[in-house]
Formats: sequence, structure tokens, C-alpha cells
Amino acid sequence: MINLNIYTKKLRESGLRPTRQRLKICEVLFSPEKTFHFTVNDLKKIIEEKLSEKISLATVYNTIHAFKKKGYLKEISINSDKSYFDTNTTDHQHFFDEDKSELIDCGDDEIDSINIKRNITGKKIKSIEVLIRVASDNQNQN
Amino acid sequence: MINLNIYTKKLRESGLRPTRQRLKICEVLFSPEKTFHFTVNDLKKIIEEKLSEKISLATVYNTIHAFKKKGYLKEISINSDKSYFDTNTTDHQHFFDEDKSELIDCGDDEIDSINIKRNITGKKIKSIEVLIRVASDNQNQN
DNA sequence: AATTAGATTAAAACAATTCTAAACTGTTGA
DNA sequence: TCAACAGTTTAGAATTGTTTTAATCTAATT
Repeated sequence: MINLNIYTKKLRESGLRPTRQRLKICEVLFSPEKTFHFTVNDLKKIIEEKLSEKISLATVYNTIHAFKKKGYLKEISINSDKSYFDTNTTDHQHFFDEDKSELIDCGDDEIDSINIKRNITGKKIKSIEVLIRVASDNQNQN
Repeated sequence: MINLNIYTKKLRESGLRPTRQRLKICEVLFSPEKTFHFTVNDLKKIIEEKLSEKISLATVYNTIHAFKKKGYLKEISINSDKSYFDTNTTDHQHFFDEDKSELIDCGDDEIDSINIKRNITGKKIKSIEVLIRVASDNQNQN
């Protein structure tokens, strides 16, 4: 399998050994042509149901965290009980569909670049995150 | 006390009866000249320590939620274990100081207005939230 | 004052995440 | 190749923020 080396490399670069479970995580995260958004539970389910590999939550969490730290994954800020991750690590923003609790990418060409005219003394900007909340027109918006 | 009527009004408009505990919450939230950011625990502590009023978490939560629903408070999206609220309900954005886990207001004049060039079919934009993460220059940024 | 609808509370329940400790496995070096 | 070690997996326990519950209390209404 051609991808195995790529996965192994990503794992090693993240400070992790390539184990059976972790390679399955890589398969899910890094083989699709398209990037996607997921929660930890989504990922666990995919691995157990589609790839028939038993995996514990702890393993999913520690691998995800290492990838995030290394920059192979991004975490998206939403007020939600769960954490959402994105396999697209390039600079881009998101819509959040409140009806479906689902993230939608917002291309750089779909939003004007953001210009911040202020500095916090002694601090450096680490990231600029934009979240555009959307919901169906006719919805109760409590 | 002049403010009592204002507090009572806000509570009633939020569908709540003005009780001793809730009036204390109002005192904390709505009497300061300046708006501020807080977590539920911050609020509980202030009420118990500064105003010497015993209050249960459940009461804090239900009151905060009613105020949020009514629009008297805003919740800020941060990836954090806790929820952050803002007594400033006008349209504005935030810096998040990762060193101190602290929100800082970003005035409308400090950021260019955001222009989204895309519509999600059948959906309406509910809000546009910008979070600018900052941290001290020399910090390990794991 | 009595009634009632809503509020308060401590404690239990809950859900996401983190931690733990024991069993297991990849890696290294003899 | 194999022993030994360091890192990994796992189930389950612990933790944390938040929500729910059910009993008691209180504000509003009569």
C-alpha cells in the first residue's frame, strides 16, 4: 500500500509510533480526496464500523491531539459540547449550520480578507477564526 | 434603589420572576459602567464572595440562559472547556489571550467589516463571529 | 391568608474528555 | 533472533462543565 509510508511519516513527525490503530486513523483522515470535518466520536465510529477495527477513545484522543499539535489537523471553535476538527489545515473559515450542527468550508474567495488594525502589546496573533452561523429562515431562533 | 426596576424589567422580559438571587445576578451583570466577560463560575463566585449571597449553580445557569435567549447576554465561541459570556451585546469581535485565557473586546473600528460573498441556500446568517487568538511572542505554542 | 405557578437547592445524572494502571507491541541493540 | 525497554492500547475510573430532578420554598394572585 503506497499510502502506508505517508501515514508512517506523519505519525513519526507527530512523535507517534505507527501502530495498527493509528494507521487506521490515518486512513480515515488522510486518504479521502476531499477534506472533511469530524468529531472524535465520528472518527471512532468510522474506524469501528467501516474499517472494522476496534479502537478505544483514549487512542483516538491522543492521536488527534498529536496531529493537531503538529498541524496536521485543525480544531474549529464552536460553542458546542463536542470538539470539531478539520482535515483541511489551510487558512480558511467556516459556516456552521445550526440546524444540522454541521460545518461548511468557506473558501478564501468567499470572504474578504480580514484586517485587524490593533495590536495587543507583547502578543502575537496566532490565528484569526471566523464562524458564520446560519440557520433556516423560518426557524425558531431561541 | 433606582436600578431595581431596571433589573426587574429585564428579568420579566426574559420570562423570569425577580427573586433575591436573580436580582444579585443583575447587580453584577448590569450595574458596572463597563461591560465585561465572565464564565458561570466567575459569576457565582462574585455573587457569593462580594455580594455574600448564597446561590446555586442551577440558578446561575437558568438565569444566564434566559438572558442569553432574550439577548441581554452573548455567548462567545472559544474552544474551551468552559463557556464565556459577554455583557456587551452589541456587534463586536474578540481577541482571546491564550496566556491568560482572557477575552479582550475588539472595537468595530479596530477590524475591517467582514463581507461574505456566499449564501447557503435556504439559510440565513445568524451571526458572524471573529476570534483573534493571541499569545506572548516567546511562548511555546504547542 | 390561601393558592399556585414558578424558583431554589443539593444532589444526582450526564457527556465529553482526561487519566490510570495493567497488559501489550514496536523498536533497538546485543 | 531475542531480550529488554519505551511507548501504546485499553477498559474503566476520574474529572469537569453543564443539565436534570425532586423536594422545599417563595412571589404573585385571589
